[in-house]
Amino acid sequence: MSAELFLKAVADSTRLKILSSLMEKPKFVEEIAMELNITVSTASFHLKKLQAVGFVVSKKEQYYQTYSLNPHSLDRSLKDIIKENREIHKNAFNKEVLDECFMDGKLLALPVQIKKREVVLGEIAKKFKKNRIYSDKEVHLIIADVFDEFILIKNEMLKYGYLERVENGLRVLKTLSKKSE
Amino acid sequence: MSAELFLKAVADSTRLKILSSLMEKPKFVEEIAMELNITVSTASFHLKKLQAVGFVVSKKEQYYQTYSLNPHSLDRSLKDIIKENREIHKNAFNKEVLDECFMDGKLLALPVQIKKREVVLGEIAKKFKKNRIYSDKEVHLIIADVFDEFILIKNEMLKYGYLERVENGLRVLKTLSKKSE
DNA sequence: ATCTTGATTTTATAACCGTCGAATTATTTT
DNA sequence: AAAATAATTCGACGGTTATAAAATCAAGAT
Repeated sequence: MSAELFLKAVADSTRLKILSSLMEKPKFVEEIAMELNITVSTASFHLKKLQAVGFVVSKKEQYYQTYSLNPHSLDRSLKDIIKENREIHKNAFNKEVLDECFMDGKLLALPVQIKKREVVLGEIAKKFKKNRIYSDKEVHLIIADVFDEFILIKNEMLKYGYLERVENGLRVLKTLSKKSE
Repeated sequence: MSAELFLKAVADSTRLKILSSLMEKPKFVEEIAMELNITVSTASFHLKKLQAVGFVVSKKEQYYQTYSLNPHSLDRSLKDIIKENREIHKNAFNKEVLDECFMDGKLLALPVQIKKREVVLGEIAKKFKKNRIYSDKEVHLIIADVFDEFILIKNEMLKYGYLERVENGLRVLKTLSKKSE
């Protein structure tokens, strides 16, 4: 569920009042409309929005369509919602970049944009074992498997902290693109 | 702080991204604009909105206006925000009704609207002690102090559950207008 | 089957909001 | 003092959203 839609659904004074009202007890549409001094169609409109993101559920009871609060839907903090959203977007972005830059496991070109470049380097870094020390030749061979200009990639991996040079070769510092934290 | 404004401030994809980004570390305007691929003016616009409701704070550091996250501002759950909002609105409504219906401690007229009527009856109920049993005459005298038609008020108080008739008089069930829960 | 009543959908309108570019302000460097 | 740089504000465009009225739909009741 998109955090934006989720939050937009509550960021409206009428819908806040509706949720408030449904905290008391389940109610049917006209009941809510009367309580808030709005038309039935307006109430229905807002209830539908709240239902679309899972804040309320409805069921038909004889004559009436009763709406009730989905009790756990409002428990999360804003921080959790934002963090979750960030993960979703980060993963989506990574996938997009990888789809764009790789074809059949081969790197087509190293992107110039730093954010994209980091994703690509992180993907290549997966081919190494963390903390193991490789010779330059080993590194070249592994990279050459996905991209011809292995020197360029090796240098970028050094620059972005995936590798560090030690006296007897190159040590792998990380194997996955991780945001700071 | 109005819950609606508060939530509207986060219910936007750009502002969510900004908050996400500021979770890493404080940044200045241009830095954010570049990171999100938006104009500086747009970034400034959103940062101001976030600042207005206290999600971020800013301070000038020589050249740059750096914005940082207000760490505790995102801790509350949606439920808490809504409940708080409800209390604020309920109190505002109560005050409005009481200001409208009472003058110098005297009830001018019993409102016809049920919600308003409940507020007024709750106010009158404050003059009684909970669980004590009063004679009809005592009840009349207490009510007559604020309104002439004490029989009407007494009946309404019975109807709305403030009083109940027992063999030796009238018992006070509640003394404050409380919403269900 | 028709009527009544509650609820939804549709349609139209008005207000709001996000975005950008340009002009402006504020501050630092020269 | 002048030039440069960062940030804000302003004006305008385009898209979205809330709202109510009217039409439609659904389901009991007569």
